[in-house]
Amino acid sequence: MQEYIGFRLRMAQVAVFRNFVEAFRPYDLRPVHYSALKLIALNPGLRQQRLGETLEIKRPNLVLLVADMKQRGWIERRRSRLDKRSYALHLTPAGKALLAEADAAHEQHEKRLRALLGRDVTRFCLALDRIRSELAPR
Amino acid sequence: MQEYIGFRLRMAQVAVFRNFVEAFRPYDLRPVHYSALKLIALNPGLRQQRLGETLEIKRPNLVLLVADMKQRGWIERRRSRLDKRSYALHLTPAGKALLAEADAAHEQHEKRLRALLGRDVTRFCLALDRIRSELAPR
DNA sequence: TATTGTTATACTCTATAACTATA
DNA sequence: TATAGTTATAGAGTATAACAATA
Repeated sequence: MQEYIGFRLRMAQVAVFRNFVEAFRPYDLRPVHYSALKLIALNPGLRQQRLGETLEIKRPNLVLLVADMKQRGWIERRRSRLDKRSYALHLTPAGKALLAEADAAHEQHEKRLRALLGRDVTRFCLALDRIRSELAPR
Repeated sequence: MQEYIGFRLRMAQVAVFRNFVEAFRPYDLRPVHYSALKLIALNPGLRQQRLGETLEIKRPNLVLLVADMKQRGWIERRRSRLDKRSYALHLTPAGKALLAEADAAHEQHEKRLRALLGRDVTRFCLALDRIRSELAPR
């Protein structure tokens, strides 16, 4: 199978993903938590609906993720006064502190990848983006 | 997130994998079926144990996959006479015919990827292999 | 009537423990 | 005692339908 592009892409991605998971283990943080914290940090007051769309997580499953992050003290849910059906999501100070640590771990991870790729890094990323944009349905 | 190598790698891989799944849909074949058929074709008489190690599927889960492929008439299980605990796996004529069709679909898929990458293809694959070998635990 | 978040539920994948039959 | 395959089962992750509150 080693000769196939798709297979090699998958093997590389699995290796990177495992490394990524490993980098977050000390913080008891999974990749989905990191993405969610990052999105909320960049968009304070984000609604669950919008978070779910971005992360491609169905609403019922998001309920559990958000409840988990709230229970851990990373996020706050505030009833929106404009639309009382929805909640606005915000990071707590603890959530912000955790995200700062996770960002540092993530940066180390990315640094290792960049070092591995050397001067190919730009061309490599452009190729990845070309694959994504050509093959993705939208 | 668009700026991160790991994220872009994941997005590209997800796009390719979806395309791959789509290419096999007409044959009611999932990627794991294809890998298993291919491995058995290349190693006639393969034992489940060995198949599981290669595909990184735990033995109990492999039982279901093998039973499914047998039930569909793609493979045969023959009791080994040397070691009566184990089964030797072989493709049936139907399995071989299906694999031939799947190989053609896979080749189309790979062709599309090669076309997308153009003259970067070799360098791109070497970068993927470098990532894998440096980050993979073994 | 439609939308936000929720509950209940089901299906797939994956993981472990314990069993059987052979070695 | 160890190994190949099996069974039962449990845990993630992900999917749909239907509900309450609100728009």
